[in-house]
Amino acid sequence: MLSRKTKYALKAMTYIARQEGKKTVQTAVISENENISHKYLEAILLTLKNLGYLGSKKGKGGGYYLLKPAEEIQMVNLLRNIEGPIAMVPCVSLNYYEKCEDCADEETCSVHLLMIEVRDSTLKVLENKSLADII
Amino acid sequence: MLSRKTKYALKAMTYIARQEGKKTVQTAVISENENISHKYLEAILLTLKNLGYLGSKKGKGGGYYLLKPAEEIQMVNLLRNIEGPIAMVPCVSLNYYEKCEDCADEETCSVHLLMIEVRDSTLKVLENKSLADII
DNA sequence: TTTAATCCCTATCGGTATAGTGGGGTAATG
DNA sequence: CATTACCCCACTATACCGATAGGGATTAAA
Repeated sequence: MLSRKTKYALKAMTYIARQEGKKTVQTAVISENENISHKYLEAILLTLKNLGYLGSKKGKGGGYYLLKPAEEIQMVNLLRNIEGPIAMVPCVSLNYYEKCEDCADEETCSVHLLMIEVRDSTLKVLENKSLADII
Repeated sequence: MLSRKTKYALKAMTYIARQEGKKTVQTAVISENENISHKYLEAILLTLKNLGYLGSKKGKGGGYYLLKPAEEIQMVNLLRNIEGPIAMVPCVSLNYYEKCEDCADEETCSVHLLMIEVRDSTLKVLENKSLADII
């Protein structure tokens, strides 16, 4: 299950991406239109900024904007950066690998092998999706 | 991410499935071989029993055993029963559906549509796997 | 018939993460 | 210079997770 934070982040990103005409989008506007707690959203947009996805402008008329065109923002990376691993168990994660304490040999662990299959099928979907594709 | 509970449950099920010769498998044996906290495992096996996957025999020489042949135990159902939804957001779950509080219209929600694709690709893998397939 | 093995049930607990709130800055624009 | 809006820190309430403890019920075997 995705955390609410991740879901909010995705919704905010798509919202901003849709406002191509405007230079910036205000947090208050996003929070209102997407029904997200304002303060909570601020924190999320801040992390998106620190991750390099968004730029911001302070002062009157300020707000957030995409740093890269939506076509170049891959959903896989976005999800990984906010939520963490795509895989269902750490021992099959490509980017957040952790060895299981319990199982001695990964190659013979039936759970391990099954979860690799699941991971790969998920990746196949997410790797071919950009932010532009989903708006 | 799968909870540890689910992972333990899967490992226990596969362990029991592999012991075709024996009539019953003891919790202590599973806990030792799979490195799972004994008391915690007891609780898990109990829920697997209540879910209808396992039968049990009390007393000396007792233990757990599969109620159905491994070929007839689908991984999708097992996962759903223990972990819950396969989907990444409740609003695309087939078996545990919940409406989002925030988004007004699911059909136009970009997150919704993306997560349907992810769900379907995961289901495609899990629906064609039985317990027998992964041991 | 006693004893030991084994499942079964209830309660509890510390840790951690999540979702959200509050207050107060600080920087830039008009 | 005042307003707007981003930025940062601390705090809290809730919930779940993994695990532990202690005992009770049942059965097979000695």
